[in-house]
Amino acid sequence: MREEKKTLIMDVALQHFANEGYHNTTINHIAKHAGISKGLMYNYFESKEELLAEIISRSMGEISDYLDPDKDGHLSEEEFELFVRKYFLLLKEKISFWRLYFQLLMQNDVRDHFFKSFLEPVTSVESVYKDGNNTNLAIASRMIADYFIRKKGNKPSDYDPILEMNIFIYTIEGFARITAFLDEVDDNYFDKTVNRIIELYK
Amino acid sequence: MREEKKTLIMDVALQHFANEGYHNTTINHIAKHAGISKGLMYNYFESKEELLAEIISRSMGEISDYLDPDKDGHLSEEEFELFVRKYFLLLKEKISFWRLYFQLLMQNDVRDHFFKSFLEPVTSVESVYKDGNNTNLAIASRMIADYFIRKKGNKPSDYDPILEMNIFIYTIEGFARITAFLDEVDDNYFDKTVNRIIELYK
Amino acid sequence: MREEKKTLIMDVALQHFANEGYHNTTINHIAKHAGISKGLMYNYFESKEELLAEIISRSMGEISDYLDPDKDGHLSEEEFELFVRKYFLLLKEKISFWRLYFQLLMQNDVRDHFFKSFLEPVTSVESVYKDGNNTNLAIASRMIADYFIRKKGNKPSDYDPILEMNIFIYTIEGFARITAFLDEVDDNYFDKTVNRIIELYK
Amino acid sequence: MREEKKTLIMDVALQHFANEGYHNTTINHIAKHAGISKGLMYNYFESKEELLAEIISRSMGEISDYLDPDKDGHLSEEEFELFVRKYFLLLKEKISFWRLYFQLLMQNDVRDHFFKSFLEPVTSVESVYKDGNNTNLAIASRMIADYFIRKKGNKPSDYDPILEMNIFIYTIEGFARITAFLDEVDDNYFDKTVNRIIELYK
DNA sequence: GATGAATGAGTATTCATTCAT
DNA sequence: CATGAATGAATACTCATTCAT
Repeated sequence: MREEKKTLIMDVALQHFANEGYHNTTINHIAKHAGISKGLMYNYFESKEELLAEIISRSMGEISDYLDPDKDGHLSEEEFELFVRKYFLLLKEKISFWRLYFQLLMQNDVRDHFFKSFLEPVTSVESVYKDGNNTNLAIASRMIADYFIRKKGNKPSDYDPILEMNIFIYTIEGFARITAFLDEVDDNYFDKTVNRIIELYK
Repeated sequence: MREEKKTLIMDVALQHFANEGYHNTTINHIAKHAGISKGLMYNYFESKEELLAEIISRSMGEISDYLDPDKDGHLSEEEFELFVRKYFLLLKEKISFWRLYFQLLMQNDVRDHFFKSFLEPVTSVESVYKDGNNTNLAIASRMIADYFIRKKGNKPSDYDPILEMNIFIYTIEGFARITAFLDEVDDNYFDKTVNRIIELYK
Repeated sequence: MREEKKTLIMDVALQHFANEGYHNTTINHIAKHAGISKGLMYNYFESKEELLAEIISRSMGEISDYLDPDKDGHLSEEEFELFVRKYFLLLKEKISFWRLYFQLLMQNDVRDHFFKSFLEPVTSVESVYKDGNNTNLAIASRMIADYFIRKKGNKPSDYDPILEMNIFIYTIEGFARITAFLDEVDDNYFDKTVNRIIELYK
Repeated sequence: MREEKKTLIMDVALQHFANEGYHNTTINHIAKHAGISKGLMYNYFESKEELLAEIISRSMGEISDYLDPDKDGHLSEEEFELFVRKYFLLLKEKISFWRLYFQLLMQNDVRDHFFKSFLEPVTSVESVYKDGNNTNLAIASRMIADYFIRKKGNKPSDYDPILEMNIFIYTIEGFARITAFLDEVDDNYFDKTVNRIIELYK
């Protein structure tokens, strides 16, 4: 029951953080919309910042689990397509979180303090395989990088898999960011775009 | 002289808005770093919000002038390449502004109140040519859309210029956003990326 | 309990507004004298202006209820005397409010924004009976005007009831204003004055 | 020339003090409307408060000179009537000052610091003739009081000249205050009122 | 668990006054 | 004389957080 209440609060808070921004959303506002008292909030969460941290942590966990459930980090061509489809499915299903995610990503004080982008450009083939970045989030990047590197076999010798992968990431993150802040999403156009992106980078 | 002081304040404010965020940057902070008193700020700018508005307006004006000086809105293949190169040159030269720009773009209350994105996906061929969106900023989108539509001649019949253009925009905006928040930019990698993007969409 | 606290704050604020003036009284000052924190003030009143508005509204309501409880607006000779006595009783019992009232009455920006004088000269017999000014406050003026107009029967034909009433109003308002700003009121002299004014205008 | 400039500034300041209030009128505002710089203001007046003090002092002097030029303090019946007519003439001619005067009169910190009302109720026959209140302003009160006391000869023995004089003062001050804050004055009504007041108290 | 009254540090903004030019 | 850039103390208001009940 305690967990249910926490979940309710986090859901309400996420909506408001995403739509009005973290700074513009007061604890009072959240409490009122969640139907509880301000004081009770502090029974569940130590501070506004911790509330945010838990929202992020929960959502990132869910996303991570969904995108790479077994965490083996290896993608076949079909799995790559599936990964991209899942990525965009998440975008539509958790659009509030994405909105918040992109907002926070642009704040120096929040970024790194709370999370890393879970899909990032990489700087070199070596950086993909070196140890240390074994966090769940980095894995998404690594899986994709690994896929692009293995694909190099079929390509002309001047094909740079790192560059290709990064441009792929710019594209899907660009699409994700712009879509997350749309007032409403046209399903038809959305699907067409996803298909075309897969076609371009498969 | 008065203009110089205004420029100084705006420059300092932009740095801090970009790095610490608009809300996290106090007037006090800006004044101190600009070497002036809090009160003087209000001699130059009516409010913190107006300071922000002037920063945006100045930068958007500069960008708009630079990207499309004659505003004729027609791009040959060479001009398209030039446009993309200029876009990314601006990204590197005005990186603080881009950082601020992306932050503000994700805030419902600020977006539209202050500006439109100057490069946006379009929804249809018709929307590109209909009147009404004659603002400077829309022109960047229209120019690019026009280029992609005209390019259709060389392409197979299932080629969708609107879709292609939008994916191009997702790519460059994605690259721009991620680059804007990098601690430092690797020139080599940056140029390679720009060249590859041009190659992909020329 | 909440109402009690509000009342306490309003009482303290009224004292200070009346004695030091609205502009010279800081929220800090009021809070300190009411024994509460600045922040709590804003739990009860949205702004300093709203605090003032509530003080005025409360006092005007009480005065209005007391002076004309059944609002039938008709005065016999005895009732006229009673009205005047009540008016001056209120003056003594709510002297702080009267002090504030007269201060605010002389400020263009406040007058009308907050209230009308509840006893005003009238411009003509017709203006007394025309519709539209049915507010509680106008009623005090109308009652009195009506009384003077009816009294005309006993008087010589050049008796102008409007003029007479207005001079009556100048007299009691003049007495009220001067009395309100006295450091202390001499009861004996006060009563003698009231009796004489009644004698003159009955 | 210096005096002319001072006069200009004081005239402009009086207008604004009277209409917008002392606190709501900024030095900047006055300077702008007087067509001079803020700094120059301080060449003529040491402070905003001193500017106010000089305005008051000038106007009170003029009024005092006009009402009682030879300061002998003795009024015949005709002189009494003349006094009242002059009092109301001043009201119309210097309406801005009267507006300011009444505003300031209700502020504890300003009243006494700057001036005494120049026409006040008196407390007893003795207080009229005792030494000490020989200021110009008190003289107006004393002249009037003296007139009412001498008039007692013609009246029944229960006639209280002090009371009568005070009610006279309440009446003319009440009329003056209300008239000063009228948007425009109806000359006809104004004259009728003056005549009637004279008739009542002559 | 649950409330909401209470706190106070922090923030944008104003404005009389000063002073270098 | 004259300017207006510059100052900073003062003020209304916000909001995360605490705590008595």
